[in-house]
Amino acid sequence: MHPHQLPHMHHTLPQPLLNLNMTTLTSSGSSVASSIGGGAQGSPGAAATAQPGCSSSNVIAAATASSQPQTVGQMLAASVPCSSGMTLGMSLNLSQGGGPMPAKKKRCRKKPTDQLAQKKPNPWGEESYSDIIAKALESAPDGRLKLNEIYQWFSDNILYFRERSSQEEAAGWKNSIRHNLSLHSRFMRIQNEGAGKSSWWVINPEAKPGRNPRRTRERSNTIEATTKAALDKSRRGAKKRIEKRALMGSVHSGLNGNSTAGSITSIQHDMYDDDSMQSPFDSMTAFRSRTQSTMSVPGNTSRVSPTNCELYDDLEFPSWVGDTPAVPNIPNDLVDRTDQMRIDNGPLAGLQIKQEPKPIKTEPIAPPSYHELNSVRGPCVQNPLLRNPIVPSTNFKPMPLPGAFGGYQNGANPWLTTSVPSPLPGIQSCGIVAAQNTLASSSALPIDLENLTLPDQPLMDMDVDALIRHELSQAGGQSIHFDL
DNA sequence: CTATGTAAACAAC
DNA sequence: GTTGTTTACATAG
Repeated sequence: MHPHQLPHMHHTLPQPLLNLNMTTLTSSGSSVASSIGGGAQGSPGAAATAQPGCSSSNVIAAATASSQPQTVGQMLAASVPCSSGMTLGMSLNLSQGGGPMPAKKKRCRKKPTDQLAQKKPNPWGEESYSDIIAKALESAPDGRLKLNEIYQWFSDNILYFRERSSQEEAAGWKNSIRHNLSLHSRFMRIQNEGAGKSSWWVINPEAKPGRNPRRTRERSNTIEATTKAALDKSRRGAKKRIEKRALMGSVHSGLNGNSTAGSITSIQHDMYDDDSMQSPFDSMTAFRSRTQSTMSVPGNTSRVSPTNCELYDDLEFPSWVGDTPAVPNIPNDLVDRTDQMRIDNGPLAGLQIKQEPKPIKTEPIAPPSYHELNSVRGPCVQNPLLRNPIVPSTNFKPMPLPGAFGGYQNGANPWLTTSVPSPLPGIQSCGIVAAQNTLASSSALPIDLENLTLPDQPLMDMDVDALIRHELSQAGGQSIHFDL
């Protein structure tokens, strides 16, 4: 159990640890701390109503609540690390009693009164993880960060996390960060080159300012007449079912589980190494591979399961996907069927595609080809941002500047101290690299793309073809013809 | 119902 | 062990 959740748990903390952060407080922090003390006294009510728990935190919360708008830094300074080592999360099981089912843990995430009182959604302030991550990325000189760099940013800029940077304590919030990165369409992962290197994370240039839907939501949205609750329900146990089926040897190419749709924002920068190439369907056999999953998600699922084949038609993809001028009007029926392509296409549209054995990319100009359809779900996608060293997408706009975000601590505003020359400067460097392997600009059809239309992968073509036809026939007996 | 936070299962590396 | 993805669940609005 990491402390991160402490504030949310029902636990009893014997003593407030008010002074705790003092040692870590920075100059501004200390001032905040002092103000906190005063605030606490000023708003006893809130503190009084605080439930047992991180009482100290409650006090602080009350204090901050009574004062003027607090900066994140102040909040951080104010946050009180509940002693770690508490054992939480044990409440569960009670309700499980007797069931044959393994005890399922239940989380108790009740927001402490203090937080309620101060209207602070989180112990560190108002920003959500995704907000903070976005800020971290925006503040990066290159506009991109690796996971561990994001972690570091959190630690460096937010006291709350800094105070919980021990391996044990950080596990929780790091998990949350990863979760948020994967979940929000707002972020995009760029496969880093080189084996064993973690990916770069960048802000999805097409992400709308402010909040962006979680991928899960996108997914659920795509499911007509399906409520999230229903969706969740239906998803429940999907994996187990899959496993079960797999064990039973009933895994047909279509299976896959996929109860999941996947992320649509990850991009493989390095495509696959020759040795890592594998049949497009390999990943569909049982479970997606980590890297492949990023690109193949929705597709896999819908492709395989006749019952789900229509579920993702309405997926919303980043505008850059479809707005690309290069993408001409496409017959509605075709569009409907190929919307999914835009998943990867978007970002990919106009991107260079590395020449690899597995050409899976999309073609920016012509309507999606049959191959492209397949590629939509393909695992390898060149980072769109890399294709063109200059401007990745039509709608790309400079990152929002610092400003709005109060300093997390020290009163220093990371954005003010960090130059943000261009949207994603870092991408440029990548672009250069990419350019070395590229011979075409967005205006020309890269060889790779041309390859796309070549039957160089009979196996895949055939499989896909059969698969799609099968799906379609299952879905409604309609047949769709794709011009190749 | 949506958004968010948190925990955790899993898989790939 | 780290990185990523996904599922599940809790809570607040």
